[in-house]
Amino acid sequence: MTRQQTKDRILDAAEKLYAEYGFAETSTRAITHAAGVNLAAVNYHFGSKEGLFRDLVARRFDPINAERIARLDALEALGEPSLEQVLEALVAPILALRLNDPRGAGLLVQITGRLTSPKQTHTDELGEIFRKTSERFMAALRRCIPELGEREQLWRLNCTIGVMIGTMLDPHGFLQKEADSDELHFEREVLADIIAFLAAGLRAPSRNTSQETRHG
Amino acid sequence: MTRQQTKDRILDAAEKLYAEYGFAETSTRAITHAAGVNLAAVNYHFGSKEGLFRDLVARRFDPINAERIARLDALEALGEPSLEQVLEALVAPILALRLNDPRGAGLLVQITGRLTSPKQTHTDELGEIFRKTSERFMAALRRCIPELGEREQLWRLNCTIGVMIGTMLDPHGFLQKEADSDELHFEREVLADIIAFLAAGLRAPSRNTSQETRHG
DNA sequence: GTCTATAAACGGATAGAC
DNA sequence: GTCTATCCGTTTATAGAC
Repeated sequence: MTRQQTKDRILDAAEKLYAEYGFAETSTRAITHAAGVNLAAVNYHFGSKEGLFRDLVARRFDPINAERIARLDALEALGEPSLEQVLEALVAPILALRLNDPRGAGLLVQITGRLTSPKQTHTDELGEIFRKTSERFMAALRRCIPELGEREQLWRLNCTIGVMIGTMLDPHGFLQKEADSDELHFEREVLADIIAFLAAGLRAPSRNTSQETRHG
Repeated sequence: MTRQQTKDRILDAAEKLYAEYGFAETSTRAITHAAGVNLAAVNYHFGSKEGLFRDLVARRFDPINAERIARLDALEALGEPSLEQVLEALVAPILALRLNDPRGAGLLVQITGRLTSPKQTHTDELGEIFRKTSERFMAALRRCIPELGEREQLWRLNCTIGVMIGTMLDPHGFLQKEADSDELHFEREVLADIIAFLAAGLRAPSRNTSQETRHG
């Protein structure tokens, strides 16, 4: 077995186990057993359990974030993109991964939904992986809702992140494809749903102009 | 020290540690040390580490869910409530807890945002605590958007849950109160923001009527 | 009820043979 | 590069004294 094959088998096994049981609840022993490799291989190839996690997340999210930024670059080269266009650049790449490989890569996407707490163990590694993408899209989205104050803009972006986390976690299994469904059509429908929901929420009138109209 | 005092000190200490470090990363030793009680007290009073967690969640969420249902009962007794009214009954109780006791109870609210995965360890316990409330509000919200198909209704409720998780987690610390802010005013503003965002998203036109209009 | 002491198992990591 | 064997700290849980 080559070096890369061993690494890939470990990464694949760890991805499934982390998604199913969580990071702390998954032992190195369980990973190497599931991968069919020796216990010492994790430390040999990744240095530590933490190193394995870092490589695991980077393997999946570096390509996604690169595609997101490339899409945003292409949009901004043509002028000021619409809110829907920015949202599509943000959501489409990760939704495609989530839908098209639910047993492998898609599981990893689920994991990250649980790793957003301020003092969580892996915040530093994750922060570095997402920092550049996060800054670019925060700025682009804020330019799409200039009529709101900064506080309201940021709060609504927080809600947007929540929707994305909810999509990734998919606690009710809505994203399970039916056997006979047209995959590409299904993906487009879900994408359109998410964008419609987020665009409407982000464009909702400011509380400064409609605060007292929300009852009945 | 009385029986109840010991239990409360353990619950308070566990709540803070779970919120900060997560469940698996927090040892019984750390909890009993922080609580100033003996190591054996956790197993004596709660049976196991799992039993402690169950009691911990129930202590905070049973009152919240009771208030949510009481609010919904009161609304439905008067007729068919508006979407905004149902959302307020759902969000206001938990937001109040999240804001008014950020160091104690509010932290527990953060924890649950990480415990929504299908096969997560505590899904059964959490599911039982939230099941009744979830069913009531799912039905009430769906009656507010009858023009959508069932699939779209459920998907948008999934997005709604995502926003609530994002609010509870508050990864950017937006909910940290400034020292000089008017607490009640701040809470009303945040509540109005969340409701406005969710109501707009839930009411967004169906993809059946506007699917191809989303590009700039 | 509370405590000390300890059981029994599991964790990540590594040394050294091959 | 891969493997076996092992180190050593930590974990939950419990038995039994007080």
